[in-house]
Amino acid sequence: MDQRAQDPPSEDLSGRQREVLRLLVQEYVASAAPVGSGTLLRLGQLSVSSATVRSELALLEDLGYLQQPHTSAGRVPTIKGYRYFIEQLMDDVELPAPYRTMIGHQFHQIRLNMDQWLQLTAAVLAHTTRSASLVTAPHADHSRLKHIQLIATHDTLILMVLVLQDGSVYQEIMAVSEAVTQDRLSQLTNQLNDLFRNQTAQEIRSVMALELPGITGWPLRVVEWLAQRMEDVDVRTIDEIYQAGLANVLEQPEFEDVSTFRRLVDMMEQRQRLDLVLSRALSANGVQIIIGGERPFEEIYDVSMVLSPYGIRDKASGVLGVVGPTRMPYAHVVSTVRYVACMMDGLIDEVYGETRA
Amino acid sequence: MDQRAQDPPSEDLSGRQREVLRLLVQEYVASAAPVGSGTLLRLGQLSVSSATVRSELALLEDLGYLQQPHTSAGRVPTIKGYRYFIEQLMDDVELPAPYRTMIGHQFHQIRLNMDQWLQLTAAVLAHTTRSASLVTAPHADHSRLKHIQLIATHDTLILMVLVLQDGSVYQEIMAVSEAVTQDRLSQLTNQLNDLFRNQTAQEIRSVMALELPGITGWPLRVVEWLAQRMEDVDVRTIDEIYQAGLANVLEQPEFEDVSTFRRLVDMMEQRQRLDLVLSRALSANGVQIIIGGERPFEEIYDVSMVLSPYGIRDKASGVLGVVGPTRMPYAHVVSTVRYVACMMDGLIDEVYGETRA
DNA sequence: TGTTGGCACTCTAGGGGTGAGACTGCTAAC
DNA sequence: GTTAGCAGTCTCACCCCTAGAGTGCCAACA
Repeated sequence: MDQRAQDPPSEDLSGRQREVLRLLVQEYVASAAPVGSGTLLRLGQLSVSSATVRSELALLEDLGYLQQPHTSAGRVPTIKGYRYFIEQLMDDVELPAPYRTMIGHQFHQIRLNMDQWLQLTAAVLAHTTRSASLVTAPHADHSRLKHIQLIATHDTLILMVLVLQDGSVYQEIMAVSEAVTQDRLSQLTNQLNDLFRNQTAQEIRSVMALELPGITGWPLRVVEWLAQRMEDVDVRTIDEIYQAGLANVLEQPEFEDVSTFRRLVDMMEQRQRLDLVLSRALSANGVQIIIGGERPFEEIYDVSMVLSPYGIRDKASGVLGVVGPTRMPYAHVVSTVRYVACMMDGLIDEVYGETRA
Repeated sequence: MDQRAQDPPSEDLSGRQREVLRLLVQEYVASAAPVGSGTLLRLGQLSVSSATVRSELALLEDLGYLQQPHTSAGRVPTIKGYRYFIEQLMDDVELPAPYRTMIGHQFHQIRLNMDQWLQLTAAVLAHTTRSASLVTAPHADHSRLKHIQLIATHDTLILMVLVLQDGSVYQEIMAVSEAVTQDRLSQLTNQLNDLFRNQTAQEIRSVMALELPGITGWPLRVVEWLAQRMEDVDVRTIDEIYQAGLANVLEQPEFEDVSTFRRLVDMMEQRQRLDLVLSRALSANGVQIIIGGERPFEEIYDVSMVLSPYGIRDKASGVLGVVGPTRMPYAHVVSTVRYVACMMDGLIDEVYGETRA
């Protein structure tokens, strides 16, 4: 059933075949036009005739790495071709120094505010890769309560502010049946902090199951609410998504046709599938590439994503990445994503590294 | 210099001219194709011949309300034509009941969480108008501190959480030169809350100018930081913008051409100009319509915005609205925006209405 | 003076035809 | 196994042309 299990012989391409495929993908990415034998020869890296190249191309097409838009056109990589290129042929270079310094420079200009960091990260990714980008906020797997604060808003409305160990802050308003004073709320706040500090939703639940000292009536409802909210946070592994650079992607010729772009926008706006992919990337190791047409995006065959987790696994981690045309300069994008993820790792480590007891 | 000052006679259109203009705009909005005399007659509301209609059209064109894409095409409204239509001809109806109940239904399904409300509002606006939408978070003009909380993150890092009277929450991390304990921070937290509760940035500054009791060294830097942050909040009247429904807009025929859509995306991504327009709308009364090509969006001639402030002026107010093609059903969009703004007014009033002392 | 039918004119969108160009696959020779 | 040569295929850009929609003008009419 699995694609990879089915064609094991796909690996044994000759050196020249690999070279032809590599050149073709590179040239296609650069030119956005189908590549023929003549164009490949003109690149000057092959020391055979065009006829030989043609037979290699025909073979690569038979094997499923290439396809022809029509008989008299050059070849274009298939999904399988891109996969092979990415996994076997791409020179996995470090991001060139000029980019690194530019990114580093931008990151050091800003104050320590997570919101702005994430926005900046999205902007930097988008700008460096000339694509669209997305970044999710860092998140713990099982969040621990760092601080709860209850504030009187109105007679019968309470604002609850939760600060979790991963640095995320949640606020929510709750209505209670009787008027409450700020004094009473401050008192309850202290109690709750003493009781539940550093605990997970589960632990809070188990303390609740036992007797709660002196907490009954609406205060008990507040505790229930707290536990509920923390469970919500745990369930929604992906919360807010920062994005940038949609306009960049419109520069690419494949998006001349609006319907292609529509698919990309759909992909960014349909949170269900996006969340699925992002949460997979979250638990992956290193950079993950989802080529258009693969995985849950079967019908979005011309848009690819390059994603990487960042942060400290289970403690404060998120996903960042790039969304662009399948015909994208993967080597550059991958190295950019990797580098930015690494920057974020450093940042997160600095802030949440060894959390104090 | 001012456009309006230059053509005062533009007002005196005859009843029939107004009717022709009204019909033409409505028909053009519905059909997206230039409207000719024949089409107008076929609508059945005019009891004159096509020749008469033609001469009226020629006149309206001379006056600048209409234009022809080319000689043998029908007419299309100009910016001036749309303006006149919106201000004089549009029947300003209430949003039809089915829409109202649908929107009301959606608003009552969700718990009291501002973040989700705003996201929902954007989604509802986008869905009801089949356009793109944007919503800014409610904000006070001069925010007052409701609660500050300092939390030890790392030895030398402090997480500051600010809760302001308008319900917004800000978090930021600060590095200090020496290690600090949570106990010391809690103590400082209490001091700061006692000192500055319900104060504006300005008031905090003036207290700072006087002597601060027992606050020196890094704690003093924390206070400085607090004041700074609150000033930042005041300056940035528009902070986060929630948006939805970009994909809707791609359905419209004018966006077949990518460059048109690009302009819209640019408009949404270029925060400077967008913020300018939004902050103007924030201090306006009622629904504001910015027609493509007007105001700061001179070159974006085919995209319009319908904006409305919501909330309680100076206390907790924001802007919401719709972005779509200039050829949009203004009556429907305006009534939707107005209705949703009204819903939000209710919500905000419920939560921040009569803030307690 | 305002309205109308008639008419010549204009311009676009779309269909069909055509030729240049790019690329292929095949084959026979090296 | 490689190559040159060649016939074949298909697209794209271009042009031509027509149908159709719509106009402006004018003379006649109320």
